[in-house]
Parts: sequence; structure tokens; C-alpha cells
Amino acid sequence: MLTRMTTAPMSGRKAQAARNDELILTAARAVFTADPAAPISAVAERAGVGISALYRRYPSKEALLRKLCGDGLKLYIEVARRAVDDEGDPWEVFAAYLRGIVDADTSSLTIRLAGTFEPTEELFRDSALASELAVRAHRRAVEAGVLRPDVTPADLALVFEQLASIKLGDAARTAELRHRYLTLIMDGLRVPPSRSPLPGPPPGEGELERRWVPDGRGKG
Amino acid sequence: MLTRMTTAPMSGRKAQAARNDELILTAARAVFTADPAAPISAVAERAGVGISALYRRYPSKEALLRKLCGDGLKLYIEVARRAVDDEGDPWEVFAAYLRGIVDADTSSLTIRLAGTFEPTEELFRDSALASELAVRAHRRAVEAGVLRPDVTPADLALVFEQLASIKLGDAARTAELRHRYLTLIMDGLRVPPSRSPLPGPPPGEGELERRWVPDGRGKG
DNA sequence: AGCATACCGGAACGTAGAATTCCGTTCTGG
DNA sequence: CCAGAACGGAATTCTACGTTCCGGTATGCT
Repeated sequence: MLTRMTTAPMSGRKAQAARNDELILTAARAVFTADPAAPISAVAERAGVGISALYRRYPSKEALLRKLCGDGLKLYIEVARRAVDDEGDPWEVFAAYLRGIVDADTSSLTIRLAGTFEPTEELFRDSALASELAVRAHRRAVEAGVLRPDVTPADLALVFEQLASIKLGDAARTAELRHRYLTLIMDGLRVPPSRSPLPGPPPGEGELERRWVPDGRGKG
Repeated sequence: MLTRMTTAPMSGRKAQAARNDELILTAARAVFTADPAAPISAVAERAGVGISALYRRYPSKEALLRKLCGDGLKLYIEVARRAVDDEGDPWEVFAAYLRGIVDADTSSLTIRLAGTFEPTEELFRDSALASELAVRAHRRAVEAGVLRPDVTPADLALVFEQLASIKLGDAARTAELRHRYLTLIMDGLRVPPSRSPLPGPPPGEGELERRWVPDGRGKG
């Protein structure tokens, strides 16, 4: 691996380190999103760095997971706040909110990792804030009469988790399928009942069957 | 060695062994349904038997998993065949089919375990048969005009998997919640659009939050 | 130029957990 | 009363993972 600095700003060792910061976080997000029980070595490999590069930044695996979870929570908060603040068409705002959460895959970054580390005080606070915003977004949709009122914010949380459980093919295909089933569910959620065209093709020839071979290394 | 009498005396070594057969299978089903990566010792513990009782019946963990998967497939086939043969109201038959598969939790017993063992020829055959029946049940609903035609059999398979990903509280609560979201999705599936009352209460106070503590040992 | 050192790659270490085997014990059936 | 089926559970073996440690390397400062 050649280290040839072509960009003037922040070149040198410090720059490489700073870049690794991001590289490692991105890799960790991808790896643990795909498999919450993945080994830490998988993160290093994916990031293209050695293990010590990880341990220089985080004292333990738990610390890294906490960081990821915290980031995921903040991402959720950001998306939810957008929905709460947006004064546009109630259904469109709510639908964009649902799609935003599904795309951000915050379920995989938060609930899915929960229980694997000791939560911090800040985590609890952000979690409470996220809940609060979710309730507000929900209430807004219900009061505007675009969301069936027998669906609660907790219901929506579980819907997010169900969609996050979909893992098929690469990330792009997975996102596409999640949108497909989100649309299906939204047709069931909306007031008055609607019928949208489903986005993306359904699972096709062999796409499901492929998972049967052990080769796929497919985990939970 | 065949059982001479189905009503044979329940006492004696043979009877105890026969009872253990069932005990072990039931325990294995429960354990691996809850956690596909569970250790074999957990099955023995749950069944209230020693480990050697397991290995007397199955040469390896893989063999046990194959057995469970095969049983799950046969269960699916049974439920699907009922739907295909039933001449009653098309939507009611189809809805009962969906509920039946969800209750049988065949996704957890089949797809969820796939990839952890080398499939046998029979497994492939049953899998093909199950698919065939699913296609027939699907076609019947579409042709009767009660199922939106842009939803494919593969879509339904993924819907089953999503519902199977729900795990909250005990088995009864989990089943209740799965029905809740199945109903939500069915409202989106049905032609013409409908709006059913959602069965079971939504996730309530603390029901979701409880999963954050590591104590829960919550896997997958 | 020269050197201290931040940063890094990756082998080494210690450990926990899991599948499978092994052995002594119990109880049944003849 | 004995041969042995059936069993409980400890012992064994192996794997995989988190973490630590040991040199290397080149950068930034003097």
C-alpha cells in the first residue's frame, strides 16, 4: 500500500489518521448492520486497517458499539425532527419520515445492537428524545386524519424492525425491497385507504432460494 | 423396532425413551425457533434430559436441524394444501392460510435454519412442493380477485419472514403481535381495500424498552 | 540530518463456549 | 440375576474471538 499524498490540505500522517477515523466508523457501521455479532477483526478487514488502528480509537468493542448506537440514535432524531418541523402535506411528511427511517436503517444500529453493551446515560437521554419525537410525528399524522388512529408509535417501531429484518442481496436490493414492503404497509396505514403501485420488482428467480446454500455465510 | 401397540403401557424403559423422543423434538423446536444459533446443550436442558439422550437419536447437531427443518416444511405443506383444497370464500381461505403459516412459524423452522446444514435431496423436494402449493394458493386468490395482483408468491414469503422476525415477550404475546401486523398488511393486500380492527393491544409501556438491558439475553 | 514518537499491521495470548466423546450408573426385560 | 439399552453429565478437543504486544515506518520538529 503506497502512501502518496496528492491533496495538500492535512496531508501526512495526521491526515491519514483522520481519514482512518471515518474509514473505521463506516466499516463498523456496515459490518455490524449486516451482522450484529460480527467479530471486530471483520471491521478492521473491511476498513482495510489493522486491528490496532481500532484499539487506538476505542478501548473495547463495547465502546465502538456504543458509538455506533449513539450515532444511530442521533440519525433517528434528525430524521424525526425533520418530520415534526415540516409544515407540508401531512401524509407526505409522514411518508417521508417512514422512508427516511427505513433508509437510515436506524433499527439495525440501535435496537439490534442493544443488549450487547452497557448503555450510557447519554444513550438513555437520546433514546427518550427519539421516542418523544416519534410520538409527536405520530400524533401529527393522526390529528391530521391521515394515519389510522389504532396504530400507535410503538406499532411503528415494530414495523421499522420488521422492515429492518429484510436482508436480501446487496445493500441496494435490500433497500429496494424494504421500500416495497413499506409501501404495502403504508397502504394499510393510510386514511383513507389507498392503493399505491409497489416500488421495485418482487423477489425474483433464485433470489430467495440462494440462501439455502451454506456458502452464503448468511447470518441472522 | 416398531412400536407394537400405540396404546402400549406408559411404564418401562422403552416408554420413557419414546416419550423422550417427543420431548426432545419439542424442546429443539422451541429452542431453535427462539435462537437458530442456540447450543445443543440448551436443547437438552430444556427437554430435561442429558446430552447423550440427544446423541443417541441424532448423530450430530446438523442432523437434528435437518429433522426440524424437514418437519417445518411438512407443516407448511399441510397448511398450504388446506388452503389450496378449501372451496370456501376465497378471501377467507387465503386469510386463514396466511394466519396458519404465521402461527405455525414455519419461517423460523425453515429459512431461518437454512445455511446451517447441508440440505438433503428430500428437503429440496419438499421445498419445491411447498413453493408449488404456495403458488397455487396465491394464484387462486388473485384469480378470485381478492388479492392485489402486483403481489407475488415471493412477496408473501418475505412477508412471512418479516412477521417471523417479531419476538417480544413470551410466545403468546409474540403470536398476538404477529397477528396484529399481519392484519395491518392484509389490509394493504386485500382487494378491495378494507380496514379491519387490529387484533391484540399494541406494544405497551416498557414492553419495547425492556430489551435494552443486557440481562434479557435477547438474541436474534 | 537526526531522532523521538504517533500510528500502524498483524502475530501472539488467553479464554470462553460449543460439539462431540466417554464412562460409570441405573433400570428393564427375560 | 444378568446383559445391555438408555442415560446423565464430566472430560476432551477445537474453534473463534477480544485484547495485548512487538516491531516497523515515516513524519514533524529541532
